[in-house]
Amino acid sequence: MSNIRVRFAPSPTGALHIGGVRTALYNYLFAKKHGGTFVLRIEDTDQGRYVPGAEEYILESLGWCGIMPTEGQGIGGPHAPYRQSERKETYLKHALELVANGSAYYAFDTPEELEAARSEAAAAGNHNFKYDATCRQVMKTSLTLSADEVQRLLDAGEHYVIRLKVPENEVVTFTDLIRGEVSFHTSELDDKVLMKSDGMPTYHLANIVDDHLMEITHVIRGEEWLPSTGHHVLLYRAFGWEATMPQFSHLPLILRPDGKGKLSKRDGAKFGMPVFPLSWPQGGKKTETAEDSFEGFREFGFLPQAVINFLAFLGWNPGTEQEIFSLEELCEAFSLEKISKSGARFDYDKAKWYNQQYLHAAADADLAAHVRPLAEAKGYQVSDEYLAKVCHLMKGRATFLPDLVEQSAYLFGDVQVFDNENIAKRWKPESRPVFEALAEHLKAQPAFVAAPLEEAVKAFMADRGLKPGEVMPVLRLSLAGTMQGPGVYEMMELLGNDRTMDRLEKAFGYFDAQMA
RNA sequence: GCCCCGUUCGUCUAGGGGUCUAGGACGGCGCCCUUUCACGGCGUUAACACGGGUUCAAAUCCCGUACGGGGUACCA
Repeated sequence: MSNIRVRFAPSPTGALHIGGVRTALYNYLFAKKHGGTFVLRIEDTDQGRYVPGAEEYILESLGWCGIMPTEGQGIGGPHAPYRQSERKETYLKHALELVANGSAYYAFDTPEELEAARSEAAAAGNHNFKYDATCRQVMKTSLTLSADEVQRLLDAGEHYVIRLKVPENEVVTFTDLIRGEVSFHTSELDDKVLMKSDGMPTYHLANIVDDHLMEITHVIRGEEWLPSTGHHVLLYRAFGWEATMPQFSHLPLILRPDGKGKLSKRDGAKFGMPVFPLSWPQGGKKTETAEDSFEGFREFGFLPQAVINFLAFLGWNPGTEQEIFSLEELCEAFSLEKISKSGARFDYDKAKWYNQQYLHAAADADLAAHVRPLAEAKGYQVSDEYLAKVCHLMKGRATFLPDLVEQSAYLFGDVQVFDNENIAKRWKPESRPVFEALAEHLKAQPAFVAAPLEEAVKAFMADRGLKPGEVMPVLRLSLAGTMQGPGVYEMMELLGNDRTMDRLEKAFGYFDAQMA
């Protein structure tokens, strides 16, 4: 019933940063919460920074996270195209409209002339050169040139840009849903370029035109856009669209773990953690240098729900003491008012904790499916059922998906590595007959199931006056080679009678050899 | 430099004038459980940046300072 429309508008200049994923998430949550529409728009107006594959990466990332837009690039919808480079004419038409109504003007200054003006100002002691009301009166603009001259330059195909004519001596105020009232004095706003000389619009123009045309009701974006929002409000006014101007919400930034500035792609390598949802480049498209490639949350072995939960709480909090939220619960609980104003440091320990929580709670079969490729890569050939059982035994002690198979090699094949130090501590020259008797006792068990096996071992120990400390470590070492891992009886059940017997026998021989 | 935004435990945060001797979570530490490693349970550690106001009463409102962050492109 709601006609709320939000958009996520990334620039395809590379992999989608985790901060961008959070922005997308908040937009998604807000849309879902209000039964609205979540639009994906690709802001590729900078031809020079376009990176092939980035758009696919964005879509795949959102898909992996489970926060797919409901309209937009790659999905379709009533306002197509959703790629700004394909909407070029629209922007020029609108920019011209602004020139016609006196809100914008042509500027014919070359980059060199601009640079000259800049250094001239600097030489005169003015280090904050700004293309403003004073400036536009002395540069080559349609405000200083005669109409004929302007037409002549245009006809001659001279390069030009169209700039916003910022009104003088006004205060521009708007209400940010997260920060409250924010205002700027127009004297500190420069005459932003709206149309670049290559015929493409700048972000400022394209974003306003598209948000209006696409009937966006709420703009939820990063804090880095706050300073230019004054210009954006001016643009809505210049177009006469102020009545339908979207509501703005500027999100706090995600900061580096050490708090020194916003999290950047370099910080992944620097702090040994992922800062992108997926690895980049994807699928072996090796167009980047090694320095520009990163491992993503997915490849680290994070579950998407954990990443989402973690991200949601980086700058937002429901105000209750619940920490674990499914996507559906987040949709329900989300509200812009509860987003905090200050930047949030990227807390990797918290991210790991979330993943652990989701791993523990996940169904064995689901984990098995996730881990199947990893197991196969290691050459393990097991049934889905067996893999699920391994996951069941391991998930309580794993932080990442790969832990499930990487720390359980002995559940897939013979023990390869023995903890000799502990063997020396637990195995005695006279142990063998005792453990062989125990093995016989176990072998004779009618059901090779954890609970009865436990009973059997306990009975054996009681019978012989043995303490658990004398028996259990040896059994564990025999079956796993290590002192870490799942419960001994559970491992026996998983391995089954034959394999258990085989391992015990081999281990006892190995232990004796160690003694020699 | 200038403009904008921000500032509660180490970190993420709750708090929206009295119920705050400031709550939860992560991390750390300790204990219990378990003669494995974990998980789990219990406990503990630790914060309202500073200075002025306003008020009977301020973590909560206002101002200033300090500090932090963002912006300052024909990049988004």
